[in-house]
Amino acid sequence: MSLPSAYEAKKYEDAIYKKWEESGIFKADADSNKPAFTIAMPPPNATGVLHLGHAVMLALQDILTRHRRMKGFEALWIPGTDHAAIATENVVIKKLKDEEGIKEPREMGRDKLVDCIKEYVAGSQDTIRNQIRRMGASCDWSREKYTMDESLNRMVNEIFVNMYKDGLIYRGHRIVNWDPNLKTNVSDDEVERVEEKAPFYTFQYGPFQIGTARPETKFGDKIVVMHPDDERYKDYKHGDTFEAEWINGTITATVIKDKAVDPEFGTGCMTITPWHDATDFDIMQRHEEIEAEQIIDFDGKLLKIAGEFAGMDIKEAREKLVQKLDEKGLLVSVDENYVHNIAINSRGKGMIEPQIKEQWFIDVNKKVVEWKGVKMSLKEVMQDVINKKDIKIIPERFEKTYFHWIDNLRDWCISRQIWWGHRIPVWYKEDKDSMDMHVGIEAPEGKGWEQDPDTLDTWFSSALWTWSTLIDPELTKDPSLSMEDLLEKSPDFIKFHPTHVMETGYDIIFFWVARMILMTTYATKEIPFDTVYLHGLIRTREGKKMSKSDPETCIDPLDMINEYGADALRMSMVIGNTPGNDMRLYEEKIKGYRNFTNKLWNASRFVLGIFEEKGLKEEPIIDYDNLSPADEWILGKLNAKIEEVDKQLTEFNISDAGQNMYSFLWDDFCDWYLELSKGEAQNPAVLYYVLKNILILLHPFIPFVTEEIWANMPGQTEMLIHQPYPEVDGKKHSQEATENTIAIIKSIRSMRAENNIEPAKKAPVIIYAKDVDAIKKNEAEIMKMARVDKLTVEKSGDKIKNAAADVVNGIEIFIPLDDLVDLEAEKARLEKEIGNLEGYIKGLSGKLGNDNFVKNAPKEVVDGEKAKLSEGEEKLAKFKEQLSSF
RNA sequence: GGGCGGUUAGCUCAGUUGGUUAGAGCGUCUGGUUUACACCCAGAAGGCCAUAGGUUCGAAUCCUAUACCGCCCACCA
Repeated sequence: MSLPSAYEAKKYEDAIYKKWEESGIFKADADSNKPAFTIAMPPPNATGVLHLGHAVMLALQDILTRHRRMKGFEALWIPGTDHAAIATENVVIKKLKDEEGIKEPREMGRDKLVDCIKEYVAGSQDTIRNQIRRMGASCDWSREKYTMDESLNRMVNEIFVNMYKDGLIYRGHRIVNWDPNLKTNVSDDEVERVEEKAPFYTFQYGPFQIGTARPETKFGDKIVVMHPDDERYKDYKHGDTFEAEWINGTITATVIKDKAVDPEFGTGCMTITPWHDATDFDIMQRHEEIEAEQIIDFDGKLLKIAGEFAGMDIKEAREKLVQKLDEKGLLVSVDENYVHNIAINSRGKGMIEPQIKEQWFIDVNKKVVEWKGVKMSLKEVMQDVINKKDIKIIPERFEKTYFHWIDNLRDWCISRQIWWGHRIPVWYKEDKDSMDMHVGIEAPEGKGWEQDPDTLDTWFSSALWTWSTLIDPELTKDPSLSMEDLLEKSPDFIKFHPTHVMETGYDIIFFWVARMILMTTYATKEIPFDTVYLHGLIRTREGKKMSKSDPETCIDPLDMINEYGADALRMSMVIGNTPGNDMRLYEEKIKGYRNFTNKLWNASRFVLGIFEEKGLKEEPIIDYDNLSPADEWILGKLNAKIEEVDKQLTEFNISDAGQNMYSFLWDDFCDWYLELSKGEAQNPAVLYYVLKNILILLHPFIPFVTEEIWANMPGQTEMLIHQPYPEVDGKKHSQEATENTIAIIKSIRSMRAENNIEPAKKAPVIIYAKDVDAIKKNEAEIMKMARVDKLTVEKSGDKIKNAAADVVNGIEIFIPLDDLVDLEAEKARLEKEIGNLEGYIKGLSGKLGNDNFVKNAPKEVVDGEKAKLSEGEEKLAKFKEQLSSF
């Protein structure tokens, strides 16, 4: 056995993953006696490719899953993909246009287009699956789900029908966010607003002057609105009518007073277009006399009402219209510097044109949901589970954001006018407007029933994700089973739901997290998860969003895996990444963690070499009665790390846990223990024990390299991924001797550097210490690692005048020099130390003298403070003694 | 307009109910082939913890303002 001196991740990763997968360890058992730990993986777009957002979520979730699995949980991590309705339909339509030369793919008809999309998805789904594997994700592929699976479709339909029966789903004419480009409406959350500079026009409108940035909507305006208290317009009463010369001749207009108008803005009065503006729509609803009229069609072209402008694209019409009004003498002024927010669709980036349309909605205010025995509205349930701490959000501050969103939440529009998605389970006798409507999974008996052409918002099906994935697909084929039956008869649902952690980006807390809470509490009467862990977004070194269009700053995770290995990428995404905060990522950082995996590789290579030399064939047993101070030290440190890292991972301090292990391996194990154990002092049993546990502790973070090294550990027959989490050895290890040794070595090294004693050169050193024997035990190590050629250790002695001097832990160290040392500076330093310590002790005694603190603080804290106090007092005494010796 | 975050070393970031001399990685500088590792080892320099007040024996940490940066939400035509 001889391993290469550099770890090349590429050579090993794929084979290791295959072995894990084939071993069946990813597969969770619903019959197991172990407690369950479940994560539902946020499903990436089925047709997508892996990006850094996926990489970070996979790294975090895999760490948690592997840790809990080692801790003895029945760990289930369910993978899956999302059908991403609008996005996918667009991609395929675009493809058909560009590649197949089909001008209007929708003319193929619904069934054909949906088939094309299905085919495309099936063909590209493997890409993302394999990319998830390359990250090392230990998810249960046997349970993989797709949001368009038959079984999930059954759940979607069941919920829709149940919600309809409960009166939570209704159909109505509302103003919606219409995207003329994609020919569908989108939910409020999917609308983005961007600033745009546009001319702001003021027109004469009868006796009034009205302002608008959108003259092309004004054709049918017959209502002028102003604030009821506006003094300027007090002569005009609500309901007054007047004649006005307008775009296409004279019209009769009506005055309406409404508080929605801001008197400070523009002229303080405006005309309204309820069909194409949400504010205007609201005003209309308050005044019966207003009627809405459609001006712009669903393709973004002007309708008949526009007269000579009919059929024109709105952008084109605007200029011509302004010109016409100008010619008629109705244009009062133009403000070219006006800036306003325009609405765009966050999906396709097309402009949003508000339209009135009949749509399906979920009522969030109706109090018909039974939760904990009380009838509540969906909103109230969503608030309750967070208020009552049934669900914990990390970081906590996002609870505020969540509540704020709920306060402003309006009914959720769930229908979409696209073809790709779960179809609405509603049937009409003749046409959509017919009164003969049936809500149900199957069409009713008889001829002439047509299904609603609309599909459901993607988030409707995603919202069921934590549990729809756990329903037994076989059961869903039986139409006689009710929703409750399906839940009660599915072993996975019983064992693994509610899930434990929902780990996702904070950017989809509304889209997804909130909706999962809404739908899951309604459907299952359970919470979907008990902890929400929100990671931040990955940004470039400059703090900008990474965009694919800019390859300079955009990092492709697959390139990084190829170059540095999945382990290095995982580590770099996790360390320094705190929940809720964005993180900047750049190649050097990943490279740094590649160096870390290599460090582990080489340290292991060294240790394995020792085993080979000693002919070790199986795991040795430590002889606790014959341990060197260094052995005691590293065993003590290891015990501490086992506890700390476990606590950190349990409490979701993933970054801290990673850093903790990073420094344990590099600083403690490599830089001190391995160095100290070169030579005679080597203890293979301790080396084995510590390395073994390091591999286990690091495995959740860097699973590949640890597994590969593990395969070379003598006597280990089972893979590392199967190992239980280590326990402390239950022994007390005194670490003082080695800590002193390290401090002495560091001090000597540092003094040498300060005094320009060449590193290669050896020098004599004199040490005064109370416990001479303890230091003499480590004499060899000190001499070797600090390059000392003559070491004198004595209980005490005269001050050495011509020497570099230092005091660590009460041990005085001198390197005799030709130059003089500044004794005065040393004295001043000590005096300062003593001053500081006295303050420190005073403060601590004050705290401990405070009854409130002693009573209320946890016992460990009080004990900790007491320990600190006595430690401080000891040190103070030492320093005082030293000062008196001057 | 409302809300939330950030401001700590040249860069990217930690900093856990306030506690001795504020940490890490990268970068920089100096020196180094010593039984693994140059993807390495040893050492050094570098911080008025954004600013101004306050509470406290003691503040990066708690409070109050201010400034700059970022994000989210909101119907100003």
